[in-house]
Amino acid sequence: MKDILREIGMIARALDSISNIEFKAHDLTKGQYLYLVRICENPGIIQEKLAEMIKVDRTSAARAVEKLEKNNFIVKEADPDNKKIRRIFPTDKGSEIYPFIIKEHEYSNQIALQGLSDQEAEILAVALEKVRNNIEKDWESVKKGHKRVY
Amino acid sequence: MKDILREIGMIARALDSISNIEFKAHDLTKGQYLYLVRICENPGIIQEKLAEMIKVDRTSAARAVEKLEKNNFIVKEADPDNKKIRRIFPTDKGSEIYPFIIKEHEYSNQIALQGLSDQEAEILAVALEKVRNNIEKDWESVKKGHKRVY
DNA sequence: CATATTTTGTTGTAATTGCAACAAAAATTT
DNA sequence: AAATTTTTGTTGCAATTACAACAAAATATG
Repeated sequence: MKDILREIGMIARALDSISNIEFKAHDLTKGQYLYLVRICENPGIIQEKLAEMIKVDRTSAARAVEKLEKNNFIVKEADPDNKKIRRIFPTDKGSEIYPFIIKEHEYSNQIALQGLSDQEAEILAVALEKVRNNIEKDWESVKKGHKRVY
Repeated sequence: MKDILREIGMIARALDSISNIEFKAHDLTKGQYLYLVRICENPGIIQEKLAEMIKVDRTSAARAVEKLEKNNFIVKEADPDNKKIRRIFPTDKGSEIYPFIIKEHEYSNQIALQGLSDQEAEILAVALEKVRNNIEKDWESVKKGHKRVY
């Protein structure tokens, strides 16, 4: 069976590295763009869900959000019906950066798909979604302490 | 155009997280498996090439290799013809772990590809290699300080 | 409805990561 | 052959990352 894991790892690290370098111009430090886009697209989201979405540890998400708040990109608001959770919203400053993040993503996406036919790109996108669904199940399970046997 | 970047990022982080948790049983700390597999498969490789292959910063690779050496998974040897480089080789201890890394990778790969037809998986693998080639060019260029315009 | 479990959040600690700045050897250019 | 540039390596920082361990609120179970 062809190995797709390493390719995915290499692509992801390269893309992340590029984004981190490019978003420094907008005063975002390493990794913050990951959180900020998702908060802009899902205003009112809570930390826990953010971590699940991005696939990072809960405590990493907590600290990333903390820093975004300290730098006024987002605010955390108490929920009227639930004392435990704190809903996260972009500030104006945060919202202003959103289009730049999307532009960057679109550009990288376009570069990534160079030389692929429309059909190949379509199959790729559909396949990746399936792969993500498959892997996220194992991730959640392993994160909770379950041991995989192989 | 369909966005494939986020899916790739999510998959990569989830896979990396799983691997890091699972390889702790073999005394490898975070990220070390990335280097060790490649050293086993390319004995005599130098740090610089490792970093390029894995797509991490040169200094990160340097420190990961340093730690692998300290823990006797690899050794660095002077090159007879070139005083600058130090060739990296797995020790017996390092080589012994290699099959476990491969087993884990194969298992994750198989999970990842569940529900994809052979044809879809084949197209996916080919497409990812193309994407990686596309992205690594930008990565190398951005890393060297070049600004992308978009 | 009381108890147990899950969800959501935090803080302490140890580690990896990457940028900047430096050095020396090698390769290239003039 | 000398001077310049590129390659390869290192060390000092400052930051992100995640595991562990804890707490409190919410939900589920008996």
